[in-house]
Amino acid sequence: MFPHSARLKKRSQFLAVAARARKAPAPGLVLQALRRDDDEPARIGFTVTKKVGNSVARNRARRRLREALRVVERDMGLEGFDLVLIGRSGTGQRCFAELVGDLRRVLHKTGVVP
RNA sequence: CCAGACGGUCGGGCGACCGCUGUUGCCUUCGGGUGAUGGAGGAAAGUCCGGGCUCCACGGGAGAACGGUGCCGGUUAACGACCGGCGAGGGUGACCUCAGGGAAAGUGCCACAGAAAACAGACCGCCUUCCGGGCCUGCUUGCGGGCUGGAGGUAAGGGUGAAACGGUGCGGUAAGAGCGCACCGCGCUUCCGGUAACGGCGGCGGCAGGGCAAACCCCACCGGGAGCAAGACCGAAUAGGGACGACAGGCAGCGCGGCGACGUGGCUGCCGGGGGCUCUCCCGCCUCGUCGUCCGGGUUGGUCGCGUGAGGCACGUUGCGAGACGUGUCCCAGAGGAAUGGUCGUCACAGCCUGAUUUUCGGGCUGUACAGAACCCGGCUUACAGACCGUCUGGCAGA
RNA sequence: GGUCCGGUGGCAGAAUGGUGAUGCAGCGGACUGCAAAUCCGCGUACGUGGGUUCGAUUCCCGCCCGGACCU
Repeated sequence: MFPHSARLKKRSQFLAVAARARKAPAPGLVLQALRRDDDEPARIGFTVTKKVGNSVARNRARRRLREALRVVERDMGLEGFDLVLIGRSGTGQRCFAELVGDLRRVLHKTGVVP
């Protein structure tokens, strides 16, 4: 996974992001982004509910979201944000290039990247 | 060749780039960097059983209750699992299925239908006889026939039902009946085989004892409770509580308050009492003002437990088998909002479309199951695209 | 990780092993000038697969689904 300092782990952290974040949906995922007003690295959380499928499908969805975010992070900075990526039923089937495109679009819509 | 039965194995391979994580070597500005190496399953699943491990109760005995298992022998750490037999049922067969002890200890149930549903009895029948009953009738005038009532014999026949107190045949009889006989079934039993369940030959008994125990139950055997969120340590924080209800406190000493009489649920001791140890009893142990209900306050960090084990693989010996024993060799996941991956290429297989001259070769597209460790192990159950191996059975054809 | 319950018409909710009630809702009829209320009638169910039994919603076993609790 991402370095552990860069992960959201507590339920309270997820709730804080969900309450105040800017949200954007896409066919492959839903993004919640919260600006922290500092220059620390971004902190990431993943949410994949049982609606997505059994444990194999949920693991696959979370890993593809993580991989897509890693690809995007390589060519643009995400400092100063808390991000929560929510998996949907389409996350596992959607082809990877389209998933990355979805992620770039929602990052732009929530103002994380210009 | 077709159809089938049983047992077992695998369940994508190779490569490239980019990542996560355990262990370990080196470097380090102690943040980390870098190299090597390991990284999901046959079911990891359901949690239906059994055990290891940990804590609690752990004292002993008797009885009760509760739960489970249930042909016999074996395997095993143990089991409700497995193996080999036996019996019953199914299949042409290979084989498959079975919670398969006890119904002459007791209780209960057997709807509807049927005369009758468990202990013998008798609705329609069948037969005999009597009161020479009553009524009708024929004529040979003291006999016959019919209907009907009473007494008795019988359980063959009738039909109902899942099931009707042995079945079929012959004899027998007034009519009948294991009343007698033969065969079949059933019960008891000598002997023989087998460790046993059980089986076989024979003899005896004329038949008694319907079914249901996955109804209560009886018998035999087994079982203390909870579970890694067990539990241990380090660190942090808060509190040394409050309300209501019930009860049983007493005495002595000390303390505290008071000038004092005295008061006091503060402490100690003794007696009594309460609570806990599944229930009851006896002794025993622990604890204390006790018990019950509710409210209030703090912590959700880290380390260990945590993988050398009833372990895997190979070979040998032994056993019909489940397995057992011996030798050698290997170390083989360890996360914690939870790693074990993502993308691409190629090969393999299957399906569809399509091109060339059919066989054959080529191109394109799609698909490749069920499913994710959370302390560990042995079973069971359930899910699963497809591929392969072995043994056997039945049928057809050919030599 | 573990423990324990429960699945009956569209909804709620009973039923000693033998015909599965009842209420609300729905449909049809009666009543009414038309409706409501009332009355009469009708349709619709035992989660699923096996087993025991003559016979299973009920008893036993395996699955599926839902829920509660331990933290």
